[in-house]
Amino acid sequence: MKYKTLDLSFYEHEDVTVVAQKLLGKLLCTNFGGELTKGMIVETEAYSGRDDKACHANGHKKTKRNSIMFAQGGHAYVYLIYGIHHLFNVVTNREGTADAVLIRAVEPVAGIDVMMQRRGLEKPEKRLTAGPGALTKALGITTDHYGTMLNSDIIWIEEGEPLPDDRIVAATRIGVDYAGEDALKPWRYYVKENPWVSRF
DNA sequence: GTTATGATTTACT
DNA sequence: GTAAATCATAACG
Repeated sequence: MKYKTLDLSFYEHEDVTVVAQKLLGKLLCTNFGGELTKGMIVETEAYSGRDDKACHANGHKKTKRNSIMFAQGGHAYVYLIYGIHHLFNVVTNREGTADAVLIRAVEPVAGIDVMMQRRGLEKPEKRLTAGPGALTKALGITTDHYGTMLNSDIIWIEEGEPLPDDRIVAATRIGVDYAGEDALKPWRYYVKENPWVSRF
């Protein structure tokens, strides 16, 4: 039972960094095979295809992998990194603009036992969902869900507790050193003093 | 057809 | 702190 799925217009905002900040505190939900899991988003990163070397769609270069980023906001961009980990992104902006928000960490809210089972853990330790590759495994997200709309009944995002602006911290992104000066952009956002943020 | 590599995690020296 | 795991995709030839 979902109670307040975000409207698709939420994702179509023209400034991807604004959407990245607004996503903090929202609930990322999945329902695969009747196993419901929910996690509050506590860490995000913004990527823009227009002017950002760190983005897979740098320079609006369209490839098979990133083509979903050019679709309208509200699609899920899931892909495999290092042959091991799945990363989950939310596509933003209008069709033809390759902007997306990477979800880096969530705080478990519902279906924690299912998440632990998927991760092979016995206790809800911090690494259950703290990290972009870890949270997708906990929530059961794979490349099968590439291109899924976020108002579907298997993956969606709900309105969460309102998050005061002074709880949001901007920082440089992680793991994109190769992008030169674009790696210095403060496009990473996380919830202040939340223990589930991947790196402090 | 072949080769290099990454928006990472984990285990080990 | 450093390195290995492991594969789809991109950039060659």
